[in-house]
Amino acid sequence: MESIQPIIRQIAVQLIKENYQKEVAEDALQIQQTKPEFEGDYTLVLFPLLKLTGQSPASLAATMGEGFIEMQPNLFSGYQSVGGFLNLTLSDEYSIKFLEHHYEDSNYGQQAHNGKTVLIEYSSPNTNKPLHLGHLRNNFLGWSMAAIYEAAGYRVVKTCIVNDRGIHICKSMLAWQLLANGATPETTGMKGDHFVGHYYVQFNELYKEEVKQLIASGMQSEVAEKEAPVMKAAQQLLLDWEAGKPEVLDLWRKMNSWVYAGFDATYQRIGSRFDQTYFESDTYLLGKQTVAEGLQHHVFHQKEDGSVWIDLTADGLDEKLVQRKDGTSVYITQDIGLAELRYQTYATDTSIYVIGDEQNYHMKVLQLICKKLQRPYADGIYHLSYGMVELPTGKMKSREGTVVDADDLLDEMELVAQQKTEVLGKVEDFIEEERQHLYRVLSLGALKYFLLRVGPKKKMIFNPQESIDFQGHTGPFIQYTHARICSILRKENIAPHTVAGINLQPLEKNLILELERYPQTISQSCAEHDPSHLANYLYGVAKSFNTFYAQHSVLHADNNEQRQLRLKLCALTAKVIANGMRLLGIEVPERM
RNA sequence: GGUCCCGUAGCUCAGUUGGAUAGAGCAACAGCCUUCUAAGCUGUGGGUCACACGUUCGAAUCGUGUCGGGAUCACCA
Repeated sequence: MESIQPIIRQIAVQLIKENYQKEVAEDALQIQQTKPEFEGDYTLVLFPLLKLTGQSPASLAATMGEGFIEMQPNLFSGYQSVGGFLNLTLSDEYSIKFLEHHYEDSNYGQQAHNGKTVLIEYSSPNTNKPLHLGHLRNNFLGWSMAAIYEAAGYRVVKTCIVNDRGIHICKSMLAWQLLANGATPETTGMKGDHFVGHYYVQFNELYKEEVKQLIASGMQSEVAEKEAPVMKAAQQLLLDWEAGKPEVLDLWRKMNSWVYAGFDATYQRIGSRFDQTYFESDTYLLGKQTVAEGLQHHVFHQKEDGSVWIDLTADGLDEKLVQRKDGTSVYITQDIGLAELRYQTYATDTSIYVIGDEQNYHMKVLQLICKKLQRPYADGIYHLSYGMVELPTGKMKSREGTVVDADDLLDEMELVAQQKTEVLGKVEDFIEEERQHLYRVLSLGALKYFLLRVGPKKKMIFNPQESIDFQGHTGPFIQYTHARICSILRKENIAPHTVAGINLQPLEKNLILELERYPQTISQSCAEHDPSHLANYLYGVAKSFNTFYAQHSVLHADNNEQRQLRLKLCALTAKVIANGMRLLGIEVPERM
């Protein structure tokens, strides 16, 4: 079935053409949901059409209102004109037909394949420390956008670039060499990523201490920061790594393998995976080829010292280094190479980078460079920029150990889920395995929804003192609504016959029309790269259902037809909730 | 200093691309379980949409300026 709002647009355009011989563009029309204090379901705003048609609001409303009913008598049952607003009432017949058409459709909301490929890069961790809350926001955003794009009809490739080389890893390596006495995750019983992260923190403590002593001995602080022995040693490790020194590479591989084992465990736990993982150590050389090519085509220029630059001042940006004077690549060089590689592999139409807003400038430069290199994928680059997750005390800093660790947070959330569930005592007949699964589903639901319901661009403040809510505008509220519906549907089966001869209650009709907006909500979240629209929509659906539920009984409806209608309404609501939550990466339980 | 982002109830956030009396949740208060799951429902209180000017039938939304907060401008990643 075609959705309502486009139909209203089409008819309005047609009516204006027939009655006033004027052309108006469909998207120039303003259609909105009628405010609850007025009668009607959808409102056409007439103000913009008054000048065009030369009509008064009242006469335009009358002509248009009559026209709507005349053209689609099955769809529209009435209209009202209030000021410059034409309020259209949809017929119960239409709403019931819509419900009949979709209540069994498990793919409701899924759009047809459009033949386009979108690549989504997210997560992208450094291998010197474990994942924290900021990474979780990144992961959930990336995962959700991938699911939303699939629902919108795209082929999606989920990728991850692992920043597995560089000075930060060398710092962990050095501290391990100095302090570990050969300890490993196995001998210490630590998770691999935490183990390596521990030495990263250790390095910084050594470093701070050395700097302090050098300053005490009379050295300038800037000089001390460069001269501190551990820093010089770490830099030497990086040089040795680039030179391919076997024992350094061995240590590097060993420490990274510990980290990967740790990451895998966390990814598994939050339900994340990738179709393709790239490693910076495998791709950083590719960028240099592209730089060389760009140099030939005079996109880049070389300075006397051998360093390579691009001049972006004409575009309002600065000069940017793309290759060091010693010929080694910098951060952006790798990104240029990676973009090239991904396009060659997947022939993407769109390439989405889920990266924090601290890199807005970097991503702007990257896209501009790709454009200047006349790459076909340049225009398809989209930076899904999201705000940092901060603590009440300010930014999280892994160097200083002031981060909300992902594993710790997940543990804590599970504990809270368990406590809340036990207090309510509704699943005492669950076996242990079912309980654990429920705690996991609820805790992840709370956390993912918490991070996803806010528009990505906004920075968020997370207060560890106040645990994440399970009531109100939360994931568990929506999950609970689903469980409630399932409970009803377990008690009675839906009869196959078509319901007839009943009028809808306002709460029933509202809910049906809200469910009707599910596909367009997916489209909007997709087009705006913003899962929060979907998250907020699903809250509205759950809220509407609960209001309906409190007001009307399903199983004890007045008559059989009404009961059947309400069962179907339950079925479709549950489908939209389950499906929509899946697009947010959130599971919904049948009981809780 | 240049560029970019943000400022809506005590707190956390919506606000459908300029529309009707700006909405939710949390927190506070008052009700609702012998009827489908009370992780729920209903109600009350709470606002100079940072501020000023402008654009027009109409501005939280668009423009300019001011104030406040943040990011970034490295031969770091």
